[in-house]
Amino acid sequence: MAKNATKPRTKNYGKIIKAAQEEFASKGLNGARMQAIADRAGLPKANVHYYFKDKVTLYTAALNSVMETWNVFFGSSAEAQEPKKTLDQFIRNKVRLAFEDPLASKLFATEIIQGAPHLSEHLEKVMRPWVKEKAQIIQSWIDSGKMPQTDPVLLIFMIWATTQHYADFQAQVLRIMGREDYDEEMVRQVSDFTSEIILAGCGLIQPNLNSRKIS
Amino acid sequence: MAKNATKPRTKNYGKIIKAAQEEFASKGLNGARMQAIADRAGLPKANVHYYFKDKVTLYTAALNSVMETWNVFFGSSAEAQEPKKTLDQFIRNKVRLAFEDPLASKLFATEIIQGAPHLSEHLEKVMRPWVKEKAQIIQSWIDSGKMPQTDPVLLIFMIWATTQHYADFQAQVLRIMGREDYDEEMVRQVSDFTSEIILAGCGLIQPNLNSRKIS
DNA sequence: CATAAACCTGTCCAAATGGTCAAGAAATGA
DNA sequence: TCATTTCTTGACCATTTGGACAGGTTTATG
Repeated sequence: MAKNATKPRTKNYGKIIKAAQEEFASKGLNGARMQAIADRAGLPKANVHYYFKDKVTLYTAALNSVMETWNVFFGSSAEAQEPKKTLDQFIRNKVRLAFEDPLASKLFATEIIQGAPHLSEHLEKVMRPWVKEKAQIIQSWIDSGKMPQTDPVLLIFMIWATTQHYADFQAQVLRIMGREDYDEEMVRQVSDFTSEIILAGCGLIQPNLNSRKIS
Repeated sequence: MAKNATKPRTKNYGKIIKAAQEEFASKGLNGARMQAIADRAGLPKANVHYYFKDKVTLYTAALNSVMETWNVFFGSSAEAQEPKKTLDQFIRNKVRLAFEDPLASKLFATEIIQGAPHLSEHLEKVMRPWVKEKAQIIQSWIDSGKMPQTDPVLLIFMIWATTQHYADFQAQVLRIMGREDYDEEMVRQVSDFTSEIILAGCGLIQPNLNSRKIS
């Protein structure tokens, strides 16, 4: 048998990464405790060190596992698409990701706030080209008259900021709205609101077609 | 002499708070080191403990000093104003704050990401009422036909998210834009862009009156 | 079944860390 | 001037933390 999914390696590796994401997301690299990660994973600390030789290695692994599911969206064939549909899809995907996997966003945010010391290469080699590419697509829409003049890069930042806010600032959002948890209804409302304001802001739709009050 | 501004107390107190903000902003409560704070302040560690009995006390003090300059804007007489001017001013003020004092925003963000354990009372007693009050003002604009239907609370979240993004994600923004630092020109561009998209998104202005490319 | 490889974990340790304390230096005030 | 309060700091300590390691168990393999 070539590979077995229930091999200890595979099983524990995943458990540890998940535990590490939780711990690092809320405490950062320095604040996180190896013992706390081991506890979350339900393993003795020494076992964690068997798979990851030290804290930084584990941190990097947790970070990388998050970066994989980061910008899957905004499909590469977007150039052929029309801006309205593409941006709307992108926004809705990012909102859903923020609500469904806030941990990933929090871990990323913590790293960036601290100055991105372990992600500088990823920013340079992956994210910067990604933004450049998508900005060019947006620019091509503008040039071909499919959408009014706007700064593509700032537009991408705005979409990132607005959507990730619901993941990173979850505690604040819930407190202020007097809620206990997020639910599917709220995903819909935030998606509708965000998509509508931004698309209308870009002049791609008329404002206020189907807004709804939420509280 | 009743009080002397150059008294050691006054002078060192400030130095320590500032150093603490820097350290806590990037490391969080657990990750921050008292020694590092002392070094930043240029004082021996024992001296820091003379003014603040322990780490949590200092953290709380640093956090409070940040919260004071938080939502000064959106002046209380806003009801009398028109929505366009009021929101525009609010957005511009928040953008300027993000660019000029990113540390404050980062400290706040770190605390919220970690679940706001030391700010839950402030969220409940100060920020929730603040949002409620401002949301009511926005709602009154909507009711009186001064602006189209929108969700006021989500609108406030969007403004917070978009503006604070430039403080919290400074490292990412700079990397992706290939810049070394922020400058006054960028404050203007981000202010213009953000204000324009959001106001147009709300139907308060026509999209794209004076956009500019930035890169 | 035997050998080897992969995996597990209790125990230990050096370094780092938050915090104390006592002895002294500066400022203050009568 | 002298006493009292405020401030400063080197030295120290108890605890926590990341991590090493040796001896063990389980699993794969021929």
